[in-house]
Amino acid sequence: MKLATWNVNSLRARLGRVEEWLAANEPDVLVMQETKCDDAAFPAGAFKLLGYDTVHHGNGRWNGVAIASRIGLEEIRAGFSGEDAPSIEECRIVQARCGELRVFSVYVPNGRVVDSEFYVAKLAFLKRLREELETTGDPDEPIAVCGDFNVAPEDRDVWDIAAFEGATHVTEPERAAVRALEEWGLSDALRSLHPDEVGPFSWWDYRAGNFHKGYGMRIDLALVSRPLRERLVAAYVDRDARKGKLPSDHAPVVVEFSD
DNA sequence: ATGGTAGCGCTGCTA
Repeated sequence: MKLATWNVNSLRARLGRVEEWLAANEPDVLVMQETKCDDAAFPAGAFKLLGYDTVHHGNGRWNGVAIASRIGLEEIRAGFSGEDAPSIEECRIVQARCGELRVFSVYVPNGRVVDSEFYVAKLAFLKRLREELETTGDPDEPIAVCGDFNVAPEDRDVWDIAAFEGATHVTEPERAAVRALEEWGLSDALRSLHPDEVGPFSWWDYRAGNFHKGYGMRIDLALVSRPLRERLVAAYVDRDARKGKLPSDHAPVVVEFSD
């Protein structure tokens, strides 16, 4: 089984590349972030032609998350459970059962500036995600929480930690919030299989030729529960998807499990 | 070279 997560940075702008990538890579499930469209504009038909059922949760210009699955799509939930959901989630989370898997697509707020209201909201979102797992999940079930976390878990997950002095994505509270998800019962799939590597990065700023200089970050994560961790056979970034004409600024992170 | 790009949508915000 193959599962991928990709911040596509506008599905309207990227649909051709996403279709191409799906046809070439044939993941069983692809979760997407930053679709930047509303539900009515989501191109469900294009995915259906490739064999994927989809759920989309978006409301226009910003954010927007989706799941495409060719192994079933049930028990769909857009947003967090409960009444407080709309105020905090901003079309940044959707989940569904895909065959035996419970899959989340999450787009954690950027945070912008440390200690800003946006940074506070980022930490609150991550805390709420942990609560969602606690109240609705079981770490002994096969669960994959995937997406753009906007957090680099360790110093080696950025090209130069010195360049991040005072910046978001690398602060201890952000990292602790991601660790809290792991402590609930999830493993960072890519880091589990590549414990001694730098990165590999999954995002590079469009500006200043950063991709070509290798100035990236590993902020797109696939966090998987123990039953999946035990079946994990591959985890990698498809860096080629960041190349060529009009790429997303993120590359897909792919994880593979034995059947 | 001391800024750089990209998307959305029409002005400046977001990343």
